[in-house]
Amino acid sequence: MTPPSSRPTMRDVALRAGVSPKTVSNVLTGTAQVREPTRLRVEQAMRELDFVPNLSARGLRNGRSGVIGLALPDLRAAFSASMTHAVVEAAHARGLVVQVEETAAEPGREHDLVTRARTHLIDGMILNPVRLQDSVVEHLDHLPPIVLIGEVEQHRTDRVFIDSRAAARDAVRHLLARGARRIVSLGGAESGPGLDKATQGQRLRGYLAGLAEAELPAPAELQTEVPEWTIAGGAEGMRQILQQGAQFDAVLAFTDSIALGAMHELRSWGARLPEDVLVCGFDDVEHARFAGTPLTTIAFDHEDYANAALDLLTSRMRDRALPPRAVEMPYELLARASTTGPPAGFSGRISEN
Amino acid sequence: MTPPSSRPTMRDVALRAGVSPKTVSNVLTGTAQVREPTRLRVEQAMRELDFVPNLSARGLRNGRSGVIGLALPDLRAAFSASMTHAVVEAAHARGLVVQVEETAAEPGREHDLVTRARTHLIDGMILNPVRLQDSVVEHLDHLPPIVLIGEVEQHRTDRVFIDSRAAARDAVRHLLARGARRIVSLGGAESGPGLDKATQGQRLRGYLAGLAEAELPAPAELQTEVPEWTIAGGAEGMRQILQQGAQFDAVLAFTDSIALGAMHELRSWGARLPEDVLVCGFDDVEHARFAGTPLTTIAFDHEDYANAALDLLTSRMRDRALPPRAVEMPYELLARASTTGPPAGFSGRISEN
DNA sequence: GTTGTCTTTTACATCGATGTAAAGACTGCG
DNA sequence: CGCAGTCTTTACATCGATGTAAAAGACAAC
Repeated sequence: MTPPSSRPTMRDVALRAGVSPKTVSNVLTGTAQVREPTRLRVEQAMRELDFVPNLSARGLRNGRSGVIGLALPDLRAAFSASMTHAVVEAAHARGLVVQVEETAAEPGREHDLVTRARTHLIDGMILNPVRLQDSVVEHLDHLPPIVLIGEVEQHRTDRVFIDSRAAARDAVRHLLARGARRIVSLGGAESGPGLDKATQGQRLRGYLAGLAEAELPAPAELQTEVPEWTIAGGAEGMRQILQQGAQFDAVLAFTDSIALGAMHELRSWGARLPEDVLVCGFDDVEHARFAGTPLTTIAFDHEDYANAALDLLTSRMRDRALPPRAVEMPYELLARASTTGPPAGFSGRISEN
Repeated sequence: MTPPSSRPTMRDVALRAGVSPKTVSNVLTGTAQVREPTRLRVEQAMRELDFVPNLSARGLRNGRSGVIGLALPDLRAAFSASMTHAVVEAAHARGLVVQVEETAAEPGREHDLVTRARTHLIDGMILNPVRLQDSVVEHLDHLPPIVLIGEVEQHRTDRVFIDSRAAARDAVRHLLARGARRIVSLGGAESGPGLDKATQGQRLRGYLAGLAEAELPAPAELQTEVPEWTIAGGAEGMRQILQQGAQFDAVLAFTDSIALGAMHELRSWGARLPEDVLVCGFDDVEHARFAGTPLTTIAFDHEDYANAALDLLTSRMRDRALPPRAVEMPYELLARASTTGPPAGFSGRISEN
């Protein structure tokens, strides 16, 4: 069965222009000089036939497809959307297109994705790891270039990150400075191998460090996991805390989406924001600024971040022998209405008053 | 220059297993019977060499790459994120991967994308058109299968849609029933060819139809365009209306993101929601439910929507001769707090009281 | 033991673009 | 006018997987 690909090929163009296929290729790639009149004839023929080169063939021949992969835990999350946008634009500017993958949907997906990356026609990959295990990084040599975004404590791949630990600590300092004393940490999905080394772990450590340096306790009942890093997940996590009747006066959510869900849940339990509870998020997604109570958050430039990741990726695509590089991006705590303290405190047990 | 592709190929596997390349291929594709011991030997060799087939080569040979394109206007918009998630999952379930493209960034991008779709190694494409011109649909024969999502008044491609016009009319009825009389329409980017046939146009017509059937006027100063279909765009559009001092008591935003931006701006001008102004959106993104004032919106199942689009696409990939099909998905108006009327009315000129 | 049928494996050509090397066209200079 | 030296163009092989057709092997029955 021959595929019905009735598309014009370079041979058709060559025939029509009265030249050899290689000349057409030369016109396209600019590899060799082509005399003006010949070039014009070829271009004319390409236009007439509405010719477009077959990237599968080119990819096969060159060993590169011009496609990069972007793997994010959950595409619904606001941060993912923002990052996808930034990466697609940055890639477009470099003549690359982006294939997206989602890793959180199933447990083994992240692992599968990385180990089978070669299958997917991609020249490289940008990965936001959640549970990346060392075992994956092991056969890195057999894999296309990978750039990790977000924190991962390993030094064998390129990565772009903000110092999440310091950021979380700064956020805690900020909350404490505004008068909070009992701060809930809201993030994480489930524990498991690799998780402590990823973003989640860093933010948790920063939270603990912030409390420690103020010589405050870090009670376990205030450290809560959420089922997924979405608004609904944040609401669910907050609900559990409230149901347990924990006493607290601030929430440090590990993403803005989680924070927004938490704020919703708090409001529906009658808490006033920020009068009763301060809330701080992470990522500064568009939504944070426009929330009912604008959200204080750790902000960093998503566009710069994406560009840094793509610079690393493209340079490694050119030269695989480069040493692993780590690029730290600056962040900034943006204080908004959600942390205008001091808070009165709140708990699921005791009604406000 | 030979590419450094040091990866094992089927020939290596064949050599190691002591069979011919074709036998390896047979094991992989299941095209022909392979005796048990031979198959096991081949599989063993594949495992030992960590072999993964080269999709460029397979794509070249078969004329199919297993990749579909998803083109959306603005990936930052909440609806885009939700749809991307749904499409990626639906595609994954069908063994396909998704390449994303963004069309709103530059004026010619949508056109380029469609006409050059063939370049991009994709077997088909799901497109949410904003300014799709008929000229594009013209050379449809030369293009890979395309499924349009959202309203487009043409009958030559497959499409999935909700009846946006009826939905907008229902929304207007709802607002009127809750006591609104002067409803702002908030949507659209800029006028231009093709726009009137797309989603934007349908929603505008439904809005007008809703007012007409209630025999209410539709003053031009209440019909406003926003610079982009994002939260910031919605806020900006709302600001313009408020600055003009228009009198109104409800807002029909063409997407939830726009609505959320509008609500933010209204609030910052001192309007109470919904006491002064009712707001209704479109799409029922996760955020709508969790907004400070939960947003009334036109809801439809994004997952079903994505699955319908993929069913159309894959069936057409199998048989290009099928007649164009249109699948209408059901929608539902979800009344939430943002339209608990009747509203007192608001304008940028006169302060509330 | 041979023939015939059925199954498994092989050799080869092909998908479309492009690098290599060699042939051909053209320039300028003696 | 001829020849070295450059610039263009050509023929051919190649990237890796797979369909086709034919060869090789397995097995049963006569």
